[in-house]
Amino acid sequence: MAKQGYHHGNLRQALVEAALSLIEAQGPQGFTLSDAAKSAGVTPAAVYRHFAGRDDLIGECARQGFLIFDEVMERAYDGGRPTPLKAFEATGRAYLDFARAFPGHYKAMFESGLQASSVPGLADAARRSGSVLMRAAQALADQLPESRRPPAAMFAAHVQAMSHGVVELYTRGAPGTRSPFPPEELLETGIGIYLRGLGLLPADH
Amino acid sequence: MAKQGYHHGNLRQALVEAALSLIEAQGPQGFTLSDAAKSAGVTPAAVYRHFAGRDDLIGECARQGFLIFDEVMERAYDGGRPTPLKAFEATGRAYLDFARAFPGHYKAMFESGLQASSVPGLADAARRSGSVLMRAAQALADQLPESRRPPAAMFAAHVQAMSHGVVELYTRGAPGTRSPFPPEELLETGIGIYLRGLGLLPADH
DNA sequence: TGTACATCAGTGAACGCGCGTTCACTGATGTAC
DNA sequence: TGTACATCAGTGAACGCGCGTTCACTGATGTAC
Repeated sequence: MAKQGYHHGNLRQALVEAALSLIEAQGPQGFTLSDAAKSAGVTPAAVYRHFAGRDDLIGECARQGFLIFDEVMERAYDGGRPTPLKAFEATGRAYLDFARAFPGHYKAMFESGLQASSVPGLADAARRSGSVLMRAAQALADQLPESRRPPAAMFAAHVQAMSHGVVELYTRGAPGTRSPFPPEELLETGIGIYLRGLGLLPADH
Repeated sequence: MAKQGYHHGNLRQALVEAALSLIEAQGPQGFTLSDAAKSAGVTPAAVYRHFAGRDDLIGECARQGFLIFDEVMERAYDGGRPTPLKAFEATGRAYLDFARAFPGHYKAMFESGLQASSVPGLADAARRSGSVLMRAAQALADQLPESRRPPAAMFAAHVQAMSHGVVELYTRGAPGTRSPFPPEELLETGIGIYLRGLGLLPADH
């Protein structure tokens, strides 16, 4: 680690990480500013040196989440290599990987119900992270004859919806949503069938 | 209305409806037992004549939601008429309709994070409501040659995931999830492409 | 190198609030005779 | 029909709690000379 800060040594980031752990365990609504402070070894009042309040702290968690998400998706897409199709499928897998690897971030991003405008930089980060999937979808759409080429934005929205649905329904314990298939397999097959429907995969195999 | 109860006249159901309004407006976590009581014109303590506590009240909202959901889906499926395919598509539309028409129920069911075991009858109602989509998927799968027939449960899970994803991402105001397409259109086209991928719709049209 | 001072991250006590829940009660409704 | 009684839905006051937030402070760190 580089230089420590004044007293605590980067309390701001320590609070973000404490909040993420709590959000992961109890959801964004169960998250408590006081608990985050305690778990960072600090008085609740100290939080106000670094954040405007509770929502600001959650917002920062979400913002950092979108940055990581962007990075993960970008790396998975890899500029469309080796092929637009393979790269696209990789981004689908990356979505689920991200939700698994960064559950606290994921919940702060998509389950906290906070408004994008509430934290500076949040809307930007969210928009940027969405652009990877858009580019991936566009590159694939370009391979289709114009007559049956869906708008890339729609295409991207379909995939994101299915990915998000798989995460929410089948990686949590909600009532009536037990599935006999692991989420990874569900998403992989789902996207596969979808791509076949677009004519991007052979109809039979 | 039929006969009024003793003092209030069916306070139990009045509380459920008050809770649903609050959940619709503020989410299951923002929902407050005291507010529900007040909005039903009653003291918080009165709630305990009818429910074990806060979670029990939310659970009852979810349970009733699954009952309505089942009914809505069943009516849309209509025993597979006029064709299994058309009936299947109707259930997809019904999913979104339900989320729109009963947002309080929907949130209690899928966004409250409560365990199915916490309320008697909840798990049952949830399971039953899921069976419609399963039957619809099974009837469609039966039309496919065995070699490329996916398990109906997987099929149903794909559709439910996409439906749920569309609801959560594109009918709410979460950051970074603005879509230029109305949710209904997104879901309709998404399921259409998916069904084409299964070979249940003509490859071109 | 040493001293005086400025800065400001974190403290500790306190606040007002609204929550979920409890408890002894009261008074309207239903029932037995 | 009238009276005495039982039931039990809803009351009202109170509780303990933990929350988010505030404020004057303190004391370690950094800086000027």
